[in-house]
Amino acid sequence: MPPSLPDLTRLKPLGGKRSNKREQIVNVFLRQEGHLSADDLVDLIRRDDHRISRATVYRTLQWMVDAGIARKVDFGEGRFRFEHSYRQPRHFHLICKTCHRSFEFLSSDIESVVEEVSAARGFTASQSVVQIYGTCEECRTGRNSTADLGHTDLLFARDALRIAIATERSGREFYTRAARLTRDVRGRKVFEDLANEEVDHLSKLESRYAELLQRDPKLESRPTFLFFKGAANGLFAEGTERLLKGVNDQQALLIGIRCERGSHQFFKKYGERFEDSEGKQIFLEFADEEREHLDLLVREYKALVRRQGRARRPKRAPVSARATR
Amino acid sequence: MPPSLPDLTRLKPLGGKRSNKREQIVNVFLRQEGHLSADDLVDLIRRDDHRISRATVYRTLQWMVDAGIARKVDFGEGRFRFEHSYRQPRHFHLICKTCHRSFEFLSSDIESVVEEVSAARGFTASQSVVQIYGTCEECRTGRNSTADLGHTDLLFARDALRIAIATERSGREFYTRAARLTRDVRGRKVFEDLANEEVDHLSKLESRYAELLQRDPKLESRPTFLFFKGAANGLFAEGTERLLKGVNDQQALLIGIRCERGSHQFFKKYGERFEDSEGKQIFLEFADEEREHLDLLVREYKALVRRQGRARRPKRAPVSARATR
DNA sequence: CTAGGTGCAAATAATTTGCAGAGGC
DNA sequence: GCCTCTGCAAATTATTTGCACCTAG
Repeated sequence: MPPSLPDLTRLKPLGGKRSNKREQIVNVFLRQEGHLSADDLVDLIRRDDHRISRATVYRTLQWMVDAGIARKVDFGEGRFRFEHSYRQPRHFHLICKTCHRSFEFLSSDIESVVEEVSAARGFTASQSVVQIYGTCEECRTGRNSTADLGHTDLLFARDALRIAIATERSGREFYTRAARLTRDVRGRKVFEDLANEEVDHLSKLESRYAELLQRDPKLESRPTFLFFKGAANGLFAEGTERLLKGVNDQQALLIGIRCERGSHQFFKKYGERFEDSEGKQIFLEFADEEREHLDLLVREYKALVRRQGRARRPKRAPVSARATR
Repeated sequence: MPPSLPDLTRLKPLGGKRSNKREQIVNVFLRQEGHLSADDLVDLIRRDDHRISRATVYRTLQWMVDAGIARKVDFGEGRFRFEHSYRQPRHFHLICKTCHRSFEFLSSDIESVVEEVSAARGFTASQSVVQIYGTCEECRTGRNSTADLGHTDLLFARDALRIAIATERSGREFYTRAARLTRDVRGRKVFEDLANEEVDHLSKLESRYAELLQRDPKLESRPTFLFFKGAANGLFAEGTERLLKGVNDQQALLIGIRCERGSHQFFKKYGERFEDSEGKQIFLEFADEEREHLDLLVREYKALVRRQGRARRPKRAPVSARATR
């Protein structure tokens, strides 16, 4: 399935005038998937039109890179290849040395190491290249297994949503457990309310996910695109339940505040790390929603303190119940 | 400071016969540091000897790559560069787009993502390339700050030892704390013994570290080479102390066994991940020592059970006191 | 009309290769 | 003497450029 095509008339102002040849080359390029070399593209074009020069293809490829339709990638073959970049987030590559195909993925954890290393060495990073060379499943087993990824912006959005949903679920479970454990009536009420809010929020995310699935029927079955350790662990720590027993309403709100703040910062940080794309938006919107919820809880807490006076602070442990990583 | 040079007479058997030109080229290459292009090398050689052909330099570079003295690296400049590989672990690069120098680092976390992604996509990875493009500190600030790394095998060993030491320290502290908390006399004795063993082991590691420092006086001040999140976090979880109070000797031994097993697996896994080098050896030796300690504890535990019969198992939480990641 | 697009052929740039002669064992 | 190394020049490969011509706005 060809990815959704950019409107060329919109891209035109980015440089130069309308031209048959250029349009023809761009169209052929966009219709292909995978990573084409200049030569591959020349061959493809020549099937339609015998009278196209190599130089024009090179010049058009350069134009596409400038216009943001294509990205030049170097797989160490001694020549460059070009991949779509219109609504395709920057990503990393697995490269099969046998069939020379390449497979794309994103990793928050790698981005995070890149930040860490750059900071440690006083380096200002502008772009990073990660390439894993080896043998793909198909080349190793002979079976035809590796379904193509489709449009990566959609995949990124899907994986971002999955992570947000997993986080919400883990939050809901934490609050539900907390409500069951807390002996103080008002403390329990706070946790119950928090759990209900998570349920609301969760259903919003789930309907958004369903909506996404309608845009590509095979979307759910495609392989993971965004790898994200922080999410897999779940954000709530185990083994702190017994400390929740004696929590009152003020303390429960403080716990909620810590949780929402952690979640907000977490998604904000990860969202900011990526290029402009739908997936990034999902992260940032989710971060915003957590922020709103956080602000609400803070207001509630302040009101409570105004009414009741400040109670003794909860014990140390529950405060770190949610890892902020 | 030039890295320690390989004995060329030993490398000779790897292919071909002794030759003046080749030896001359190899010597000039090994005397340089940084990443040379074929052309850089030709220029350097021509200072000594005017009558050397470009083709010979290319052929010798290829020979060096085959012999394991050099590694061909592609920084996307449209030509290859060559770096030392004799006793230099494979690593990743930060590449300054302004001064075109490059800086090396290793990251366990990236290796771990590479494994995870490859497994998820059924890919067999054989090699990976990570390049961070940007601007180095010196180019940005004008100050001359970035000390060169020196011999990376030494750095790798240094960082591996630092991690092992940090782990040992955290183990010692955990057992000391546990001994202080445990009410049962025999349980306390077990933790005290464990803490003492960690002290012994720690002093061994520290003297090895001191020995390493003697090989390069500036070693300690060089920047971090191996980035390793697993270590930074510390391997022992906080907040489980209160559960240690009621632990008896059998239970204490079981906790020790879990800890040592975690540590063993952790270092084995990370050691195996790297290329042959001194740093890798340190990881693997450390893993072995943990394994020996583990076996000892297991024997002790079995003996205890034989004498006392099986006591009730300790509560769930202490068992996961040490994260195995 | 005129700026920019296009084709062709020649130029570049890094690297490789064929071949004849030189040199180590 | 044999086998490999070496130099030189020519070949190769991917990409770029100069220049005359063409075409859309």
